[in-house]
Amino acid sequence: MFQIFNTLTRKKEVFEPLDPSQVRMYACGLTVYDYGHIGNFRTFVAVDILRRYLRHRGYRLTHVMNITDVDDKTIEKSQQASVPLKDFTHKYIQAFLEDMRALNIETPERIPLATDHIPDMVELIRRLEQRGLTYRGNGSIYFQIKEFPSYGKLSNTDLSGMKAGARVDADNYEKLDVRDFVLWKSPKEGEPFWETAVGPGRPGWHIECSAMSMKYLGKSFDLHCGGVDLIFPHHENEIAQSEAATGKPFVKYWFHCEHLIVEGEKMSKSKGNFYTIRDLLDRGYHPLVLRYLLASAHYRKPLNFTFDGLHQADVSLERLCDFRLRLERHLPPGRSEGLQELIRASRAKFEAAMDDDLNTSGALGALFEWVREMNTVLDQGKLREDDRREALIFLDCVNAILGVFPFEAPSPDREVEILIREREDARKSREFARADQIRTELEQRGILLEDTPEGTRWKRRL
RNA sequence: GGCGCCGUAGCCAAGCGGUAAGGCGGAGGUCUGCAAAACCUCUAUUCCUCGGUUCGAAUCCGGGCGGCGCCUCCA
Repeated sequence: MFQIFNTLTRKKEVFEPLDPSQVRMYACGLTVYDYGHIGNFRTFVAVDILRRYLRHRGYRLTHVMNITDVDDKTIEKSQQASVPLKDFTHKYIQAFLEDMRALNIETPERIPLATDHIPDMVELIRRLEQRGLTYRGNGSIYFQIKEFPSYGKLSNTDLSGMKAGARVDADNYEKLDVRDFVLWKSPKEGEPFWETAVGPGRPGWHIECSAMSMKYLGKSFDLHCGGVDLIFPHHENEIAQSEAATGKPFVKYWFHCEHLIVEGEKMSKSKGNFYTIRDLLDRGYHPLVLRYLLASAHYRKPLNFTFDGLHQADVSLERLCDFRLRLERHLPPGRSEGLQELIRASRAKFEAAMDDDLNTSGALGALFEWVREMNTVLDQGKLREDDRREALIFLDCVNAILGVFPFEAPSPDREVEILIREREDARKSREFARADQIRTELEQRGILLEDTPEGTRWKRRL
C-alpha cells in the first residue's frame, strides 16, 4: 500500500488514483533562462523516483512536465544576449534535456512549452472572465482572489489580513488588491507579445500550468509536483484559477520536494555556491553520483549539498556497483538454502520503505544490509546460479526505481585486456615490480584492477 | 510580523510510543606477493536544551536555543 504525503491535507495518505488504470501527474519544469542547477534537479529526481515507483507499483502513467519559455526572466535575459526569445530558450531547453539524460531522469510523456499553448491559456482566461472573476487594468487581466473563498488552502495562508484595496504598482502592473495575481500581461515596449481574443500581450506565469495540465490531463487529475517554493503563490494560484474555471477539484495529491542548500546556505550566484550539472561533470564527477546523493535523503527534508557529501555518495555507490560486478561470474547450478528467503525478505523491506512516502534512505538501508549478507555468501562460495539470477533481478528492480546504477558492463577494451594479460604473466613469474607498474599505469587512466581467485577483474572509475 | 521545515555518532542519514537501521570515515583483524574488493570486531547508555504526559519518549505536548526556507521571481 503506497502512502504519499499530501501538502493539501498535510498528511500521509494512501495513494488511490482517480482512474484506477491510469495515474495522471503534472510537474512544474524549468524556466529556461539558464542552465538548471542542482537544486532544480533535486526536485526533478524526486519526481522521477515517484514516477518510477508508481510504475513499479503497476500503474500506467501519463506524466506532463511544462517548460516555461516566456516570462520576465527569459525575456530579460534574451534581450541582454540580443538573441530572439525562441532561439535563446531553445539553447537552454536542449541543455535541460541533456542534463535530464545525464541524471537518468525518464522523459515525461509530454513536455509542453508555454509558447505553444497561448490559445489554451487565452481560452482559460476567457472562461474566467465570463464567470466574472477577473478585471482589467491597463490592458492586463487579473484574477480576483476575493471571488475564490478557499484561497490559501494549500499553503495554509490566511491572506485576509492583507490590506485590500491598496493600490499596488509592482512591476508597473495595476492590481486592485495585493493578493490578486496577473493572468495576462499587456505588452511592453520591445517585448514579445501575442495578438489574442483577450487582447495583445503575454501570459502571466501561473496560467500556463493550469492550461497545459488540464489540456493533457483533464480538469481533475492525481498528482501535481514541484519544489516547496512553488506552494505559494504559484500552486495556490493554479488551484484558484483552475477550480474557479471548472468548478471541479483540480488536483488530488500535491507533492512538494524540499530545498537543497549548499554548505548550509541558500544557493545563489552571488555567494559563489551555485552549481549546475555541467559544473559537477567538469569537476570529474559521474552524474549518477549526484543522483545517488539526491536520492539518499528523504525528499521532504532539506538536503545540505557539500563536496564531502558528494564524495561519500561516490564511495557508497561504488560499493553497490562492486557488488553487482561480483555477480558477473559463472556459478554452479541450483540454489543455496535460505537465499531465496533472504532476497525475498530484503525486497519486502525495500518496498515497505518506498511505500512509506518514498523513504529512499530506509530503502537504501535495506539494500546495503542485503549486499553485506550477499557478500558474505559470496565469500563463502555458497552462491549458486539460481541465486545469482534472483539477486540480479532484485538489483534490476532497485535500479528501475532509483535509477542510480551506472551498470553498463565495461565495454571491452583490447589494449586494457592486453596489459592485464601481460601483468598476469609478470605475476606468474613473480616480477611484481613490473606487475605493479602496469597496475599503476592503468590506474592513472581510470582503470582499477582487482585480483580474484577467478582472475583479474577490472572496472572504470566512476 | 505571518506560514513552514529541520536539529540523531567525526560526517551523511533512517526512525512515526516499546528500548538507536544503513552508508562514509577511523581503529584492529582475516584474505592477498603487495594492493583492491570483501568479510569480522570495535567506533551514540543516547537522539540541541529544559520541563510535561506515559509503565515506557529520539518519537507526543509546552517553553527555550540554533540552522534553513517561503510570504516579490525562484525547484
